[in-house]
Order: sequence, then C-alpha cells, then structure tokens
Amino acid sequence: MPKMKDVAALAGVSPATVSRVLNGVTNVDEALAERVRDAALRLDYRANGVARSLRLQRTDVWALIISDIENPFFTAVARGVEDIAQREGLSVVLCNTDGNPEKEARYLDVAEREQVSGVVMSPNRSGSDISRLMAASIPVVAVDRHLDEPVDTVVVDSARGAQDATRHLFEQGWERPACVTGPSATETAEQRLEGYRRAWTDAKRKPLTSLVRHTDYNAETSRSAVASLLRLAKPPDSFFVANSLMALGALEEFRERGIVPGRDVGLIAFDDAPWARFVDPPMSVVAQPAYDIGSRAGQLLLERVGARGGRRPAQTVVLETSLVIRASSKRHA
Amino acid sequence: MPKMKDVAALAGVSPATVSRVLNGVTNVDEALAERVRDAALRLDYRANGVARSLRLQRTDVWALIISDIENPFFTAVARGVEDIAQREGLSVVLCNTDGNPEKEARYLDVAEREQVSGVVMSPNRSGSDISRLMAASIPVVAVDRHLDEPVDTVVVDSARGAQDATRHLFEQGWERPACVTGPSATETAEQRLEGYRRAWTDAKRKPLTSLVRHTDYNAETSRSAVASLLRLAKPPDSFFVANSLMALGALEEFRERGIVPGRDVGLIAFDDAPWARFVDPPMSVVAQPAYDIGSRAGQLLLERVGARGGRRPAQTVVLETSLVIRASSKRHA
DNA sequence: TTGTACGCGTTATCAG
DNA sequence: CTGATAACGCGTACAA
Repeated sequence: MPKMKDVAALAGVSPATVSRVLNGVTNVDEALAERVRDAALRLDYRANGVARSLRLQRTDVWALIISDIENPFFTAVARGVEDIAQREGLSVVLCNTDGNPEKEARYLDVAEREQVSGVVMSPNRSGSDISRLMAASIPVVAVDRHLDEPVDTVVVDSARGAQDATRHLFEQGWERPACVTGPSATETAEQRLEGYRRAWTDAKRKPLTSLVRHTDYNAETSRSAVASLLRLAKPPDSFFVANSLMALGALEEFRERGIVPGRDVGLIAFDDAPWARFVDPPMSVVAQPAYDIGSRAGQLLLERVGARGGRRPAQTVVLETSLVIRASSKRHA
Repeated sequence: MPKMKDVAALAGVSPATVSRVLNGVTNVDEALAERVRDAALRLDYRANGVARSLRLQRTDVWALIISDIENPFFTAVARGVEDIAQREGLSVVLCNTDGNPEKEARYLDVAEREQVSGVVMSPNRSGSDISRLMAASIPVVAVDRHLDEPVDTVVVDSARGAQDATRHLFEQGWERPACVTGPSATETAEQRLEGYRRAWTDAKRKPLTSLVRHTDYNAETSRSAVASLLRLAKPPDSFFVANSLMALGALEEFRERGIVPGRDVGLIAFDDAPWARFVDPPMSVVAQPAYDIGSRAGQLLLERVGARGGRRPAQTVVLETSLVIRASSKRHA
C-alpha cells in the first residue's frame, strides 16, 4: 500500500504538500497540486484512516447501537440516522445488542476505544452506563427510550398513541379491549399501558387490570398472554398490542382458534411493520415515525460534534404517532 | 482521558511495562503487574484503539456489507457472522448499501481506509470492485452471490430449492405454476428460474415462458407481475415467488381480488420470513439457512486472517435449502 | 525482568 | 507557498 511519502516522492514534493493538496485546506500552487493529484491517482493512493484519526484525535464514524436488528422499527431508525450521516460524509456502523446488556457494554467499550465521534443508541431495559462515553466527551443521543444521564433524546408519545388506539377500539363498538404490553421495567411498555388506561377513563369506564398482560417484546410470550386472556371467564373482545412482533403472536393464537380479527375480535398494534398491511385482514396499527426518529437523532448528534453545541442543555424531541386504520380493528355489525 | 503514560506514572513503572501487563505477553514481576492493574483500574484506563491499530497495522474489526438491512434474510446472515466474530473477540460493523452500487463503493472504501481485518459482503448486481481490498490483502468472503474475483463464497443451492418448490406445487395437483423471480442480471434470480424450469421438465412438461416474470426484489414490482399473470387468457393456477418481499406483493394482489392461497391458488416463496407462518393461511416457503450462511462465512474469514490460510485456494460452500410446507401451497380437493 | 527509544502514517506548526 | 519537524498513543526491539 502506497503511503503519503510515496506520493510525495513521485510528485517531487514533500509529504506536507501532499497532505495539503489532498485535504484541500491551504492554497497550493496549481502546478504542484496537479502533480500531486496525478501521482496519487497513479499510485492509487488512499489515506490511512487510522493514522489520520490518531493525528486528528477524531474519527468520521458514528456508532449506532440498537437492541434488535430484526425489529423493523429499529432498521427504519437506522436508515434515518444513516441518511443524515451520509450527507455529512460520515460513516455509521451498526451494533446489534440483542437486548443483551453485556453485548451493549461491549459495544459501548468499542465505541470508546475506537474513538467514534458520536453514538446513537436505543438503551436496554437495565440502566445502560454511558458514563465513560461522557467522560471521553463522545456525544450520545438516545432513541426510543431515555437514558439516566441527561442526553439528547428522541422518542414518540407512546401514551398518546396507545390512547388513540384504544379509543379507536371503543369507538368501533368494542367493549372490553385488552392490553398486551412489554416488560414492566421498560419505559415504552409502561407508557403504552398508561395510554390504554387513559382511554378507558376517557370512556367513563374503570380500566380492568384483569385485561392487562406484561410480556417480552416478542411473538412467543405475547401469544401465551393472548391465550390466557381468551381463557378468561369474561374474555376481552379486542386487543391493543404494544409491538409488531407481539402482534404476530396474537395472530397465531387467533388463527389456531379460528378467531378472525375484524369480525370476531378487534386488533390494533404498535408499529407499522412491512407485513402489517399484507396479512389478512390488514392490520390496524399505531405507526411510529421510525425513519424520522433516526434522522432527528442524527441531526441532534450533528449539533453536538462541533464545539458549538456542546453547551446547549440536553433536549428531548417527542414525535407523534399516527393511527392507521385497516380492517383488523373494525367491528362488522 | 488517561493514557498509558499516566498509568505508568501512577504505578511507578515505564509505559512499556504497562503495555506488557495489559497485553499479558511477556512475563512481568507479579508485584509490578499488580500495581499496574490497580493503577489502570483506578484511572479507568482504556487503551486507545486507534493508536493501537496504527502500531499493530491491524484492526479487530470486520466489516459486514449487506445490500438490504430490511430483508430478514440478511439480518439473519448478520447474526451468524456476528456470533463467530464475538467468539474471537472481534467487532463487526454493519454497512447497509440499499443495493446501491455507490454506497457499496463508499463502504468498500471505508473498509480499506479503516483497515478492517476482513470483509463479508453480499455483492450487488453490478460487478462489485474489491480489487483494492485484495491489493491491501484484506480478505473478503462473499455471501448469497458470487464476486468476479476468486474469493471464498457461501451460497445456497437456489436452483435446487426452486426445483423442490415447483415440484411440490405439481405434486399438490397444481398444473400451471408461474414463476416470479428477481432481476435478470442477478445470479440468484436466474438460478431460481432455472430450478423452476427443471421441475417442469421433470414433470414431462415444457416450461411456459408466458408464466415467467422478472421483477425487482420488492413487493411493489412483484405485485404488478402477479396482476399481469392473473390477467392472462390462460392464467397460472399457482405461484413460485423468489423472495419474501415479493411474496408480500403477491399476497396483496390476491387479497384485493378475493383469491385465497391454498384454496384458489397455490403459493410458495423463497425465504422463511418471521411473518410467513403468521399470515393467513400460513405460507409455504423454501427456507434458506441464513444464520448458517453467516456463520460459515465468518469461519472462512477467520481462516484467512492468520498468515496460514492465505494460500489456500478460494472455496465455495453451497448450503441446502429446505422445504417448509404450510397451507398456502396445498390444493384442497 | 525492566526501561529507553523508535516508528506506525498523518497533519499542524513554524521557519524560510 | 513550501518544507522540515514534531506529535498523536501505543507496542516492541534493543540495551541494561
């Protein structure tokens, strides 16, 4: 691999001049510059990013640490972050924690050691420790959930979305909507439950705790919860489910019992997964602006990297969800 | 941020000794070693990965360049690669090209500049150029499709999978299976078409070109293709679709026309997407061992990084698909 | 066994 | 405007 020295030799100039030409910072005599560019081209020279980073004490890389690469919500967030980064000529590397706190810690460690210039992360349930990142003054933006530390954060108004969804079920004429939400420890799960409860109150009814289940954010546990709800003496007639993977579990249980959403029961779930409109009947959802969450996070991170935004107090951006009514929540006569 | 010098000062030793202790390479007096570890702990010292990489001329990072982060097939591949890497203490960074050759070129560039120690990639349709990586002697493993250069490759026997799927349709009693496959330029699309054709020949019938469509690997274009097939004077009675996203398009078109898979038409698709068994009726698929593809690729890469495997000729690993019969392909009386 | 000194490849400072 | 030189933080050959 050719280095700057080689280019300099071929062009008959000093390495310093090569650096100046290639980075286009200072004015260099056009004749020399041309010679340098030509030499670089002929040698097919590429700057060594590692050496550059060491010298500059910074990297053109962001780390994006997400908890589940198989959740379409997070992949959409990733796209949003990526697009902002690309626009600035930055690379973003994706780290998948699988919701595993150890993996998360590992990647946080890597982010520090590799001196990334910024981190966007969706925190795990347990209190993620970003103190080292902060000590290294590497800016962090949280998405989906809050961190304990005061950092920029982008979330959606989950409670509001849940409330809208549940109200919609009531408006359709369903009378006993159940709520299958995430683990009690998670912020989003609690907010979605809270919104569900508010809708009951709005409907002048007292929320029934027997119709609420906490499960993991996956299909299997959700399915069990739905089954247990259906076994109730007075079962629910409709379901608000807190996530698209959980919705898959519900659908499976329904099918097995010959229950048809939009006819026998009502169903609405968080997240507009790609397949939501393709299942039969099409599933009503509370859509999160996942891409926007990512791009807003990217913008906030951008403001922090320069020396300028450093002193601005941390801010939280709250985006709105939107109700997408399809057939699964309708009540047919 | 504390550096090695600081740790050395606190422990009352030289930086060299700190390096030796922390990397556990040479024998160091246990008393000193203890002092060093203690000092490192108290300062919460982390080695600067950038400086380390510059000195060592290598990185503990792999780049995984995939063409579509929203395709469950590739996320599963990613998990496979990750697990192998983790086991070796390596980090893997994910780069999403969106099937965009420019993005791919960018990331290939980044991989070189940042001196990653290995690359796993799913090549784009157009000939991806990894010559620079090879010049820099950074090993590359291709997955899903071949590269022009002779590098280790992990693929599945697509033709065989397609043949199995189509034969299954015939065995169910369907007589005019259509084939909706990917862009003509792509290796996988051609192979799946080839397998489909072989099944016709096996059935002692001449494949009908009128029942074949090439579309992009997404839902929209696939839907149009299915629609056009259904408008035929003699339309197909069943469908073999080359990818899960395309299957979504087919499902949408069917629903709009009131056509029920597994009753009115037969349907089987490549890739066992997470939602495939949850749609109604559950969808029959040709499952690719995506996770295994990733982990095999990781293993091959591992063999290349040491000086040892360098001279072994490139090898191609071909994994088998498996037929998962659910309801969508059945023919009810 | 431990310390000193150099070099990895680049960019910024400072003379010229 | 250009060139020599130092420094980024670490690992290792060499000397002690």
